[in-house]
Amino acid sequence: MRLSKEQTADNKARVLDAALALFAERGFAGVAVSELMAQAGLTHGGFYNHFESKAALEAEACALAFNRALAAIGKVAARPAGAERRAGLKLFVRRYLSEKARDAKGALCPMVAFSTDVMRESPDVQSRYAKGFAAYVETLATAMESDRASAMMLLAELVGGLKLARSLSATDRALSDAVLAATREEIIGRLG
Amino acid sequence: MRLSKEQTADNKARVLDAALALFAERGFAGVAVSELMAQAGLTHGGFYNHFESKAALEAEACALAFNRALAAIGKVAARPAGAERRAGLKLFVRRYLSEKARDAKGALCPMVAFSTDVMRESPDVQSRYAKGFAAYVETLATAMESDRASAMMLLAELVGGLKLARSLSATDRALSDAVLAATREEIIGRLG
DNA sequence: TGTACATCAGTGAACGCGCGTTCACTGATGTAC
DNA sequence: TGTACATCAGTGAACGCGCGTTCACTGATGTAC
Repeated sequence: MRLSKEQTADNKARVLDAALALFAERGFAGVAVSELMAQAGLTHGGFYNHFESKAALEAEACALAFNRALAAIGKVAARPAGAERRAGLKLFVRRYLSEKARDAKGALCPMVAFSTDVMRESPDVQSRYAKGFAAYVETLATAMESDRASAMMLLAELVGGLKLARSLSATDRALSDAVLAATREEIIGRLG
Repeated sequence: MRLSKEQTADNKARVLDAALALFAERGFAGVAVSELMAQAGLTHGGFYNHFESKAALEAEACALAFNRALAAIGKVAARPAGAERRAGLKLFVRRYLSEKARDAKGALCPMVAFSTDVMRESPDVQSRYAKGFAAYVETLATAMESDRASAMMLLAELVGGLKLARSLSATDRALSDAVLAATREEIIGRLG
């Protein structure tokens, strides 16, 4: 049963959304095409009407994650320099290292979601990841009103803190909270 | 053909060693029992003479990774307090964020190797991971002659820096080097 | 505008494949005498 | 110490299962007239 163009585009978008959330939660290899299509309310056979392969979907999902993340930090970077931008950055850090972000099933940040998986992916996905990373660092440096090295350092702290907190959250809540608080307070304190 | 007890123990140790290296490189799910047995010079059928299941091996590999990591940081913590211990810590950081560590196929640090995978594992593996993490933070705090919060912060920086550098190493060498250098120099500088 | 037909998104059975696990078998080791 | 037998680590075929992917089919949509 052929669908309208709008319906088709909407279906593809729902598949991509579901894929991003599930990939971020369980990794590329941990999600079956049939499961991800079911999540979007479809059956697995139609998958190849939208994507050439599962690998192609992985590349699109990675690109989508970076687009969203860049939009978020881009808003901070677009604020007027000085106190206002600095306040935006502090709010960004507080949200990034929040309990809510840690407990979110699919991680928003593409570096947290895909830094491990990307090493096992095709050159195409790896290349998109590297380009997205470079753009992210650049924008973060603007948001910080600092240089690339400082942005890389902050990013390492954010990614490391969130990843460690997430890895502990199911078993040792208190320890996970402590990691989150320690990194967040240290960074916020340094930002003044 | 029955083997001597020494031969049997040696075979199991080789399987465990191969498992740790392969798991760290490609994740638990990314390594087949048959491949890991082949790496140890055996065939897949004999696997269950040594381990109850693949999940049981994963738990043992995780424990082994923490034992080795704790031994490494423990040596630093055991140094005489003051300048000598501080020098040991700086050397530790330099090695942790070195090009050699980044390019190593299997990551030495269990947090870098397993922080993503552990979230998808059994409660048994997760519990061992959390206990190992807590012990590691404690020892790192001793090595730093500081408190747990500072140790958590440093660990987040180390893990984040190495993980980001590794995720970029195959595609954008220069960017990967820059992340490594930025985090390493910043941390070393702060340690005085 | 109305009609006839080509298009194509969605369906679900089927495929080949690799996985974790089991099992009958082999034969050198360890043990009981 | 020497002999007879039970033990058990290693082998490789086989299993059931879930995966990514393919395909014949369906039927509403889009299009040509």
